[in-house]
Amino acid sequence: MFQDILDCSSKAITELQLQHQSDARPEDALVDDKKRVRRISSDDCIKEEGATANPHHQHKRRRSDDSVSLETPVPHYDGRQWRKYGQKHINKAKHPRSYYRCTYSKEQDCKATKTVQQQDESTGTDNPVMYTVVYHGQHTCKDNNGVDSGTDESETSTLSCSDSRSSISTTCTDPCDHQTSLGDNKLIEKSADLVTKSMYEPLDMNPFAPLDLDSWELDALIRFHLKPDN
DNA sequence: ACCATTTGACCGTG
DNA sequence: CACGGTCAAATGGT
Repeated sequence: MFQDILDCSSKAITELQLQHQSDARPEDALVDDKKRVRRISSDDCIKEEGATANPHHQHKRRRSDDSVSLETPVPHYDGRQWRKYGQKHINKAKHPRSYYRCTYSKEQDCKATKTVQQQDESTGTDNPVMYTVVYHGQHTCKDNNGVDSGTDESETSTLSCSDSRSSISTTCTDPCDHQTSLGDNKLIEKSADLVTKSMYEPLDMNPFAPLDLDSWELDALIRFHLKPDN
């Protein structure tokens, strides 16, 4: 079964890569093709770009300078530990936006934050629920294994991924997210988790957009594959 | 008791 | 004034 999953996944990745290449746009050139992070030129980004920064104020709108957006059905499997610090209903959005910061934000003064928002896709289709995840700031912390998570934009550099799996666990406590993304199939959840974790180990990991998109897509693909059109 | 999450209030920006 | 982002007390789980 595991072999079947891997086989299926590699096929899907190949197709995705081909599709990605054909869909490549100029603005996507910014994206590291290894990670295949899709930058979204959303209204938020446009708005935030215009926002002025005042370092002395805490409650300010963020700039989009160092933010990376991506869409994923599994917003929590990004190899990082996050602590939720807020949730807000966003205008014209059906689902609330959750705000996370790095677990080590205090003890290690890590500035990395992320927001997770479920997209307004109509449920009931064969498409999985998708989430828009926006990463802000960069990890300046070391994870709980003492592995340097990187302090700069090492999108092209490879990170020495720890041989321990304990750093993989991410907080995933949003009941809404659980309900929608993880759904009702525990087996799928476990399988995807297992594969995702195992995939993290040999792969390079980006500390800023820490998830390896291959793994994310794998995760999603596995879900697709294991859950035929229901 | 400790820690993470929830939730309403607060603040800055546009 | 509306909106988005953060704070911090309350709450719940372990």
